[in-house]
Amino acid sequence: MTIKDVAKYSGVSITTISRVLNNHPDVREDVRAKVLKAIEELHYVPNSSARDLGKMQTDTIGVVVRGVGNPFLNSVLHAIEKEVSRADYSMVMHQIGSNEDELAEGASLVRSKRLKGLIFLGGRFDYTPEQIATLGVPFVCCTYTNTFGSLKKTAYSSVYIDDYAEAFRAVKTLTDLGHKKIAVLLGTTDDRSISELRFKGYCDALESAGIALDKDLIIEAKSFNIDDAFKATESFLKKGKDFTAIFSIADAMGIAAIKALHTAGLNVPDDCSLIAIDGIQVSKYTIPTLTTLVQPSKQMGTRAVEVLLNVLKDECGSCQLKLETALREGGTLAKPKA
Amino acid sequence: MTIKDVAKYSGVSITTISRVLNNHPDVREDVRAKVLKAIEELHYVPNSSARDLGKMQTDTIGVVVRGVGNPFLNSVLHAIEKEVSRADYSMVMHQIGSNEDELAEGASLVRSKRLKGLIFLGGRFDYTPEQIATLGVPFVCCTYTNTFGSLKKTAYSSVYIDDYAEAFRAVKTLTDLGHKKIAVLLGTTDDRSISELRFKGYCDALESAGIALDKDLIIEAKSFNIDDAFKATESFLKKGKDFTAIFSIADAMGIAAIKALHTAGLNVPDDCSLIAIDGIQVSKYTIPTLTTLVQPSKQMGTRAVEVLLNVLKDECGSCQLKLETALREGGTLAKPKA
DNA sequence: AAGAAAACTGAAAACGTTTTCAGTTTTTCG
DNA sequence: CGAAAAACTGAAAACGTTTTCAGTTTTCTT
Repeated sequence: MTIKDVAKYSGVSITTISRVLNNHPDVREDVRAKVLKAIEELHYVPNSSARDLGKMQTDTIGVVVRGVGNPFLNSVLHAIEKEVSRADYSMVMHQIGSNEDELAEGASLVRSKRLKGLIFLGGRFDYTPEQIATLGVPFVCCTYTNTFGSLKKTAYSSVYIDDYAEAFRAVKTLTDLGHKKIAVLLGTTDDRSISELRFKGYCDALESAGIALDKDLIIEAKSFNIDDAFKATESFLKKGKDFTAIFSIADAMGIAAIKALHTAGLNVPDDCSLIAIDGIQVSKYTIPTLTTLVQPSKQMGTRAVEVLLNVLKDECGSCQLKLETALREGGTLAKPKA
Repeated sequence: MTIKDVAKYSGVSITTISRVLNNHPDVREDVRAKVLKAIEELHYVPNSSARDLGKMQTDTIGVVVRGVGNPFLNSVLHAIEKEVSRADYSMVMHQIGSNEDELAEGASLVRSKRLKGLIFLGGRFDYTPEQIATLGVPFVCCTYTNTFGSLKKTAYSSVYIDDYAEAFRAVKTLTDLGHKKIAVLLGTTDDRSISELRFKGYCDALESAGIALDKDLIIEAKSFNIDDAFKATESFLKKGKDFTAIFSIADAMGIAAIKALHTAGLNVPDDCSLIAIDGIQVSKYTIPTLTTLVQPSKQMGTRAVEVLLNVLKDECGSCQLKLETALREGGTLAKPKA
């Protein structure tokens, strides 16, 4: 069942079929209708390989995602997929581990799959313009802000929240309540992680509240894994440090922290307040409900695709799109005990 | 930079280049080396569209997934992707809603993307052999058992758990503890859902324990959505029915149920025991920890791909692979109050 | 009503591979 | 050494589209 069959069936040339398929304007309405009918009746579906070859491009975009385990990223990923297929594009996803080089992985993906564009999802993206130039296709960084990156002044597209500012806001919520001894639950702390950005927000929020940074209150999970977060919190609690609140870098880790606190016999929020960033679905159902800054995950994915497609269409510049979180008040916040 | 350039550069025909690229045996070693060198020096990467068109197939397999919101399915999906790319294949995922026809969607995906094979993930798969024949490519059903399907005797590949038996086992755990008034929290209840299978296991487990089915104890969330599960449980509780345990069709829904019980002032497990099926990561961190039958999600994905690739290679029959769950004891189980 | 412009259409040439098949070497073996 | 077999090679025809460009209609203008 090829375009030829449709042409024969509907009595026009294959060129016309192709035009109908591609929404070219110069096809008479009755002809278009006739062709559409033929396509429908024959259940014709264009061969995308042939189409790509003819067009010399693939209508495929790649998503390089670091940390697929994270429910938040999953949500973004699915939004991306939806939007991509809505635009009649295809998506290929490529998972990478925390030590892999996303740019290199992306570049090889682009070459082998002839991708039109790329989305980098999760994790930071600090490369020099020279390194970026090797990619050869437009790309969008999703879930990443380059505030501290070496690319500060370089134009490249991104859809992100201001990790630094949002972390600042989260911690300020705690200091405003009167908390002074605020622990922070971190994920991976290498350069490739957004943990660092949120940590910076934490530090500055403390400072602006006149609180000195206490290194003993830094809980390092060394990964974004929920199990590691639990273990890290558990061993932190064993140390018996004095604290009244925890800022968790991510919802999933915060959930683990609640459990660890509870297991240790501490009450949330009476003994320890908790705030996180992400807003994954399940965090609405923890006990107590997690108070968190909700990232617009769906929007993030959708917008990332929109931005990328725009860049592809116009062949023009870039676009930085900052999204805002929304505070979802749960039950994990309270004033510190006297 | 095409195959022609490589041919010219290395002084052989494009046919030979193609043969080298595809590891055909009949190329002399020195020629092969020369070609490989040319490819290397020119940084030639084959155009996959052209290759696919020539081959009339794409090394791509499709995954039709119903219910992407479900964390369990996500886990399987990522395992699938990993295994697929390990085998140098590509994966395209296609999300469908609960009312869409997976076979039809799959078929159109196969035609438009010229897929080599398909994996159906999540949801049931009950089609007649005639309907299946329209697909035209081998496929594997993942996370689905055809025990009650119209395909009972038809050979097609699947990697699954026995939903019926596992549900039976879960409910039996409750009856063994002495529970008699056991509610069930269901997802979508149409034919397309596995809810029905697990529900059947629930019914039969009750029966074999000599307990009559009480329709008032059926909580219908009408979807697998966690929010819906919460609402459904909440309104069930408002009715004031007498019960001592809940069997939740899925972990995520069980988490919502715990929350609803807690909100209503009921203690888990003292006032109500709870058991679920799935074993998603976060359910280890509910309070109390969810007791659940853990499905081997990673294995499920990996095996589904293995099975599919085997079928593709051998062009031969099919393979049913039943996996087992493992009971993870949490803290949501107790004997019913006297 | 004629001529020009606009709107539409189709034949044929790409696009970059794979594959077939006929041909040419090289090897083997009596 | 010569013939048959095996091993290798390349020209040319697919594969199913898109695109170009030269036509052919239709519509407009006077």
